[in-house]
Amino acid sequence: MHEGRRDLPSLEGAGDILSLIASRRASSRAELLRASGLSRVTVTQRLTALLAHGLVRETEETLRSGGRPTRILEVNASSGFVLAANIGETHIHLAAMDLSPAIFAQATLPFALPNRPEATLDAISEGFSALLAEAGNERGLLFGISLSLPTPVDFKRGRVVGPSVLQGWDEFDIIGWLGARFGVPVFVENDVNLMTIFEQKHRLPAEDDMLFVKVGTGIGSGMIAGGRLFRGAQGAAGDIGHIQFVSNDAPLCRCGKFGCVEARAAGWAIARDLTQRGIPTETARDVIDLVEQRKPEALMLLREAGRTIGEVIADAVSILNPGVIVIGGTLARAGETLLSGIRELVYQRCLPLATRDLTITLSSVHDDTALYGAAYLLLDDLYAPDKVHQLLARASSAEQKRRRPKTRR
Amino acid sequence: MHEGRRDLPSLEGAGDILSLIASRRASSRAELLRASGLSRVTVTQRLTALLAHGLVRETEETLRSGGRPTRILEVNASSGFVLAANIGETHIHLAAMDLSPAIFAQATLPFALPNRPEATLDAISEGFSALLAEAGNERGLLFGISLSLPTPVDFKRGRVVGPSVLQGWDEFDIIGWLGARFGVPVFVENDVNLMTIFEQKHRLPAEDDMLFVKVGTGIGSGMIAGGRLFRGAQGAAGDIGHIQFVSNDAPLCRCGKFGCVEARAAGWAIARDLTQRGIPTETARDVIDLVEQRKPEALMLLREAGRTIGEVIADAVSILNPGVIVIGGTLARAGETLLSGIRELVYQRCLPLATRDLTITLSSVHDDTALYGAAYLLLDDLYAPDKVHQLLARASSAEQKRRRPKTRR
DNA sequence: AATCTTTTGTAAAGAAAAATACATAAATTG
DNA sequence: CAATTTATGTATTTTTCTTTACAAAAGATT
Repeated sequence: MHEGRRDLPSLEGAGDILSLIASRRASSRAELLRASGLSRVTVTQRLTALLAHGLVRETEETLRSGGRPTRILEVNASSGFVLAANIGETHIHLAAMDLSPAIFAQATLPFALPNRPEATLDAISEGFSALLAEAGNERGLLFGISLSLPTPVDFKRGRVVGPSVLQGWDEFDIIGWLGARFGVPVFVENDVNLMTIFEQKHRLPAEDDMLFVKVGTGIGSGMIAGGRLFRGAQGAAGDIGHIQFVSNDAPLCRCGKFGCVEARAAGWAIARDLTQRGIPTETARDVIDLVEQRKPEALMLLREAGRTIGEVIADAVSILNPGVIVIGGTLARAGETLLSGIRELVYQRCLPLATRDLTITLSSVHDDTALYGAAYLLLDDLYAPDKVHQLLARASSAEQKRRRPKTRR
Repeated sequence: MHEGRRDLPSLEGAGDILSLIASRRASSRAELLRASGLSRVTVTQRLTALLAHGLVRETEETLRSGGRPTRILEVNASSGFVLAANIGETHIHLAAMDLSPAIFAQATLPFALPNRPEATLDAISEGFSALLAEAGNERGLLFGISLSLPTPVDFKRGRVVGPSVLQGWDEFDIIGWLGARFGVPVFVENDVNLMTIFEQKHRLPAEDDMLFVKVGTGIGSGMIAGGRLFRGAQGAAGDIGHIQFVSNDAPLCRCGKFGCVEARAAGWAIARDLTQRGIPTETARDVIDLVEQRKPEALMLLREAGRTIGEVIADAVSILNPGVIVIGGTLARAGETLLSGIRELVYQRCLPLATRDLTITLSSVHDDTALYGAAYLLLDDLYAPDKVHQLLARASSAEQKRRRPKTRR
């Protein structure tokens, strides 16, 4: 049998253990015993290998328990890294992240929308290569690449589906293209879904049923159902922006229909209404600026938008019965101005059972949540019990390559 | 080590194999090898034990494959049975089912709604005992008990939650009560969710994302998301009957709010409208009778109800992006009269991506779907990989008891 | 400081499962 | 009908994991 180096114990079979630690289902040796069902000898042996390879580390902290304190185990965040890109409507944000995940290098590219995918992916690849060079050999193994797109995505196939702002991307095989270039696993997901994943992983790890609503230029949502991201049959779940409320004065939506939530309450709709009232406004940021200046018209329109959004969220609550609702996106910076309208309608419309323990809260307001979500998505998948052995195999062979050239120092 | 009888091989460790067969993830020895990751020797040995104990059987059919045909394996449907009860608003339906599941004995009890749970559960227990006697020793092991209730249920805790038609049941520990009486696992679930499970298991086993809508006296829905029943944080998911559409003529709902879908389109609402138009009608069945007589007012109201329901289903489609929608409940007997209105609104309101591959279809129209769903739910849980060993342990010890009294023949 | 408790490591023996190699069964194909 | 193909069973050896038993580490308790 084919063994690595005499000095490093084999990682074979250590996948279960690594998976348990990475998913935080076990964080001490005792918990590993319980969770894996293996014997202490086996756990010790495999853990020793993981520690020796630097994939797992013991933290400084210990859990005091009356006897010898428990040593806490965690994934070694610097044993590898991830490349992620967030394709926005105006620019592309690239980042290299350790396994925390935390960004340690980044770059921004301009993005002209009607580009064909090949050109854009070329630019992204170059950016990634630069980040890769920056990471050098100190950052360990490149685990994979994860992309955030502002359109519906068929996650399994890694393709844009249906019409979207990314013209010409429909059905383009992104995974194949980037996979061939970098030789690592590639993941592609919709930005709102990734923001949802970020909120769940980062802020609400105990919450199994939550709804994230992004209110920015457009309106979209993502759901965690039973602890997992819920994508729907075509990856189009969570499209609450184009739910229609019919009325006499139903405004025309950019999707071509009348009365969509977006056409009433999204950033572009509010900007339209403000402009119509003689206050020239273009973007969702402009709207927020006006709100922060306490401009009455802006405050009024935003509160009204909150009610409209509350109405559709109330429908979603009746259907999904989430435990928490997180509101994010640019307009969420308006804080209570937006939230109060939402809360008003949700508590008015929904049955007490669904709202009894419901919290409605604002998301962490920073721009990189989709990037972090992309990293979480990738890491979750690579550390999954049925796939982690592939990761270990790559880690082993990378280690071998790194150690073999002993002729040249 | 403690062994059963010399003539029967031990079931120890055979759980994985049984679970794979029961869930239909493997139906031949070759598939078991692949799916379990075990060696052929081990699979053969464990399978031999399962066959010897009668828990699994080889079917007559074979799969021709160019060489020796594959023998198909399946759970032996008569190696055990299940007791299920469907508590309706007017009566209780009890059944004993084999593992197909198929009913082999049943009974009906009258049910006066304002009964306290103890009295009702007493009656059910007596009914179950009678069915148990009827099953005798020929039907194998009693696997468990499964209950269908017409109210929201917290599945994990097995309790009715929130206000409902079952007054006095709120937070009553049904699992504890029946578990103590029969000493077997007990499951409690909402009837619409169970009908949803039935449709998925029985008719659409390949569909991972589906929506079931029950249109009867009331309106409710259940969802399969990513292959699993989606219950929400309080078990209240799918409550589409009380989504409101505001309008000037919004009718009063029995929940106390105005403009709910139920108050516009449920059986009771249509009966109300027909009565108001001088056609005395009481129940959803009466409505259907009138529709079958092609009474114009009934046809018109039902078509209109279809549009209203279509409106709320369109919202649900935007949010959930299901692959299939199944319409069930008493009013579904109206067939196309109801469906056309639903389809009209769904295709009008939803984005093409979500409706591209969407089918909207009628459910199998028979009354026992909740009972079958209850059995599927129970069997799925008992055969789950992490629990199946408990079932095997029970099966072994039951076998021992059955064989021990050899002094008396 | 001595004792207790819980966590963790390790060696040796025993049990379980895999790999290997060989054998047989039951269809299809030419 | 013989050859081929795929499915399946079993004895033997080898590998892997568990069990058992003994120890040691490190803080809490008295």
